[in-house]
Amino acid sequence: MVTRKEVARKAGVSVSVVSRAMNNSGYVEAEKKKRILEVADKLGYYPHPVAEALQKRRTKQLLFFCKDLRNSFYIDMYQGMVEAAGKRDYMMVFNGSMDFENIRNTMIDGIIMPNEVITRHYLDTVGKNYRLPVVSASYGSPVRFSRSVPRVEIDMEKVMELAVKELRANGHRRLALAMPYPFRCTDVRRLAFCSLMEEVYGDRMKDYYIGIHREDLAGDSRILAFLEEEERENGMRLLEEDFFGKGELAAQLFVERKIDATAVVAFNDEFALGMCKRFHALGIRVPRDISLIGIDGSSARKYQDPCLTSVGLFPEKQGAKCVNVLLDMLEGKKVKYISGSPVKLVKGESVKKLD
Amino acid sequence: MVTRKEVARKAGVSVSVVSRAMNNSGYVEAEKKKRILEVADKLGYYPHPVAEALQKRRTKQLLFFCKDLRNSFYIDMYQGMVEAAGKRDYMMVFNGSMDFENIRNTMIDGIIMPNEVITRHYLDTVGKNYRLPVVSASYGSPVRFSRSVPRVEIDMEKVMELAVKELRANGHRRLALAMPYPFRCTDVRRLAFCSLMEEVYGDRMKDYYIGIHREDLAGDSRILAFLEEEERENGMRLLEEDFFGKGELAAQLFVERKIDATAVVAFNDEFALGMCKRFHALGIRVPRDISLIGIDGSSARKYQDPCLTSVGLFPEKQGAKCVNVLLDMLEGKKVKYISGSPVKLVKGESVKKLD
DNA sequence: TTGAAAGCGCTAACAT
DNA sequence: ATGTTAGCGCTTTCAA
Repeated sequence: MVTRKEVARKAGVSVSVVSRAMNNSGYVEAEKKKRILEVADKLGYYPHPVAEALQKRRTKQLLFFCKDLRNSFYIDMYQGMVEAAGKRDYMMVFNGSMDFENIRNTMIDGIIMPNEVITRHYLDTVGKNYRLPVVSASYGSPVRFSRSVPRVEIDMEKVMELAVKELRANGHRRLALAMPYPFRCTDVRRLAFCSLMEEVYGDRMKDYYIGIHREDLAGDSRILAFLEEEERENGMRLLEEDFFGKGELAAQLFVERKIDATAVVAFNDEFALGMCKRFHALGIRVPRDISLIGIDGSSARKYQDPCLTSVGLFPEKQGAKCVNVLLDMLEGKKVKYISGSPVKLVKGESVKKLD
Repeated sequence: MVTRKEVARKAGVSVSVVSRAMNNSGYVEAEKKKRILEVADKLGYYPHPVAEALQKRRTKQLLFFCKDLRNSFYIDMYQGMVEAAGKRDYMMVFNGSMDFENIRNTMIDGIIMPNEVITRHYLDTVGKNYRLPVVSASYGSPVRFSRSVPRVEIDMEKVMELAVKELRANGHRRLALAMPYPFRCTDVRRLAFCSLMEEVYGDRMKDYYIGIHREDLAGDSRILAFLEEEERENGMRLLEEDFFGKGELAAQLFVERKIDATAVVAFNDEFALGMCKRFHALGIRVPRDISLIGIDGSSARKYQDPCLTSVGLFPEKQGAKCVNVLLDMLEGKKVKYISGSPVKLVKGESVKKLD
């Protein structure tokens, strides 16, 4: 392996001059610098990233702590991170294992957490005595952190507002919400929906809520396998979920319960796609018989025929912002405790205009 | 930051004893070892991964050099890698930039290339004077490497055989092949299909081949944008392709050319899904009016209604094998120059039984 | 069984 | 402007 020492010897200078020449830092005679660079090039010299990292105490790597890269939402987020990191000469690494302990023997300068729940869990365990900078992707959950961690937040209330507004603009009055969780969950979407629809439904709210309970899953072994894993994690929903499968189930429940809504807001696009498929299997066509709106604006929307209308969350932007906030922290800049990430209605053809 | 030095001081021993205690290597008095471990624990000591990497010349990181993590095939491959690597105490990192030069300042012990073309390109440029171990995912392309690099190969001829066999078993005789490339391409699928269908079609082969040419794309700005990027890469197809969009176009061409095939083998699942969507838009239903078989066995199959029949390529297995071969190399074990990765028909409902 | 010391490849303070 | 030197945190001879 070619080192600076060798370049220095061949160029007839000391290693520190080589260092300076390479990094354009400090003084070095123009003529000499040119020669050094030439020698380095001829020798095929490249700086050793590990040695540099040890010395500078900077690995130039950031961790995205996410278990479920199969979820297209997280993939998009990751993609955004990769791009933002690349622009600032950083690299994203990804840890497929849920093992917090593992973080400590990973060569990273900072961590991006995929949501508030995982962030809290981390801060309460390993993060307690490992003070690497952390940024959390965030969705308006009222989770408190044991130490100050910047959040890059998607305003889920606004998201729900956009969805409901779009449906109302198309003449829909009786809207249902379909979620992978029971009614008692405190998911921001659920809360926002309830507050938006309260004046319409009053105490009949639950009639227009489709939630997946453990019991509902009894017949579906594919989903059960996932749930069992969830259980192991003492109730926390950290693991990958089969949203598509749960969506199928939700459509089934919608029909069985003979809900008289003309439109459904679905938890996310995967969930909506699952609902679509089951609806069609039951002879109900979207949007002819029922309108459907998803949340995410994911690229999977296109698989739907006709294309799914959705509220776009632009996870790439959120991911990119997470990276930029984290790198700002590393550079010692002041960062905002909460920064927002944009959302926007993404039109498809799954909402019918009622007259 | 707590270092070994500090642990040593508090435990009243030297750093080398601490080192030995931590690594269970060399001699250290049982009593002392226990005390050292206790002290380390109390101090919240964790080994510094970068220092360890510098000393051991092992970063415990592997690079998957893949530009397009949005392609579900590569995601699945990556997932398989992450799992296999985790089991052997390694971490996968992923580089979203196509810049080979970048590889040299990344802290890795080895590289996995996503296909033969990129591997060759790498070996002919940066890889020439950077002799990090490389493993290539491979698909039976007759590409020669300038140095010996193990391949983990999916047998595309067999894949095509399985697809054709399935269609024939269901009574189909006139099969079409739909690809994102012109007929003159040397893609293994195309070659395999031709040799399988030669005795049926003779010189009418081209009548049953749907290929996407540059001209065909003229009307579709979404696809054009991708193509332009491809051009920049001097003709090599290294960048992400909009297979779905090209599939839609292929369905269009199929109809316009009034091809009288009863079944189509599609380049991959994304492509097949695109075809499905356009077919439906044109009033042609799968499998009622036309049968369709994909290649990949990807999870995106489920979005199709009815579910797409496909030849499963199990990219997670291929990815996992790539990792294991690479780590075997690093451990100095002998590895096979070519190892296979399994394929299997994955039944859906997109193939109709003809009588 | 232990500890001193050299060194992995690099940077940076300091003296020249 | 240049070179010497002392580390970064760890492993691993080697002498005691």
